[in-house]
Amino acid sequence: MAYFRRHDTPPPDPNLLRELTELQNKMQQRIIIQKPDFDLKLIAGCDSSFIGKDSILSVFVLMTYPELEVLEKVWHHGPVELPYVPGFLAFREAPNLLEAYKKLDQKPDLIMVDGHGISHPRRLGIATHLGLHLDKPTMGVAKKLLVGKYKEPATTKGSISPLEYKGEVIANVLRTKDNIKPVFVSPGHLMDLESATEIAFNCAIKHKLPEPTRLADHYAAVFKKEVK
DNA sequence: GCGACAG
DNA sequence: ATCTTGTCGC
Repeated sequence: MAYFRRHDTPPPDPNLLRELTELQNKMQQRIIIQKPDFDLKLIAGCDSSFIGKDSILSVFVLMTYPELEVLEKVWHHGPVELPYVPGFLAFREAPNLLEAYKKLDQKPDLIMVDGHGISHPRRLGIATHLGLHLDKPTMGVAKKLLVGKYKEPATTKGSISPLEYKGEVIANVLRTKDNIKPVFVSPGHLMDLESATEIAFNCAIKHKLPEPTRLADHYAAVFKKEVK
């Protein structure tokens, strides 16, 4: 039977969503958007992929900056509790990502997450959730729009266009490659938009996605085969 | 009331 | 995210 929902997943429990919305509204007060005070030497990229319906594989890739040489790659495979619901992605994926993070020998100065940061209805995209939980600078690089409006940036690499939501600029739509769909860059926590945009651009060597998230995505596919 | 909707 | 073939372009 069809649920008349885009992903054909069971309708989320209304009470749970109300509860999680409350939680995000409270977490919102703790978000700090500021110019990071670190000397960026180590950057990490993370991403998750699914194995079946209720199992998730998360990956963290640690690399040097600005050289972008890989130092470590770790992963964790675990169960997923909740279905995917736009705006609540972190509750579904963050737990497993945090487990993978624990396996890193060295910790990064900044984490680049595959998804949005504050460019979210309540400023709580997955990058922001991770930043708050780890008390660490984070930024998000998403491939698709979640909320807000923007004008298409020029088709040349390096072009940027602000993403606005409720009168605020919450992300930059950045063209990382000529004539290729742009990415949405936003600060997560302990980070600001300008720095995040600059770092995302510096990490976008020859692909649409910046190296940290691109490699995390790549290794997620590799490790997935080992698990199966 | 009608769409829009990260991974 | 995931299910999937061939195909266009650097």
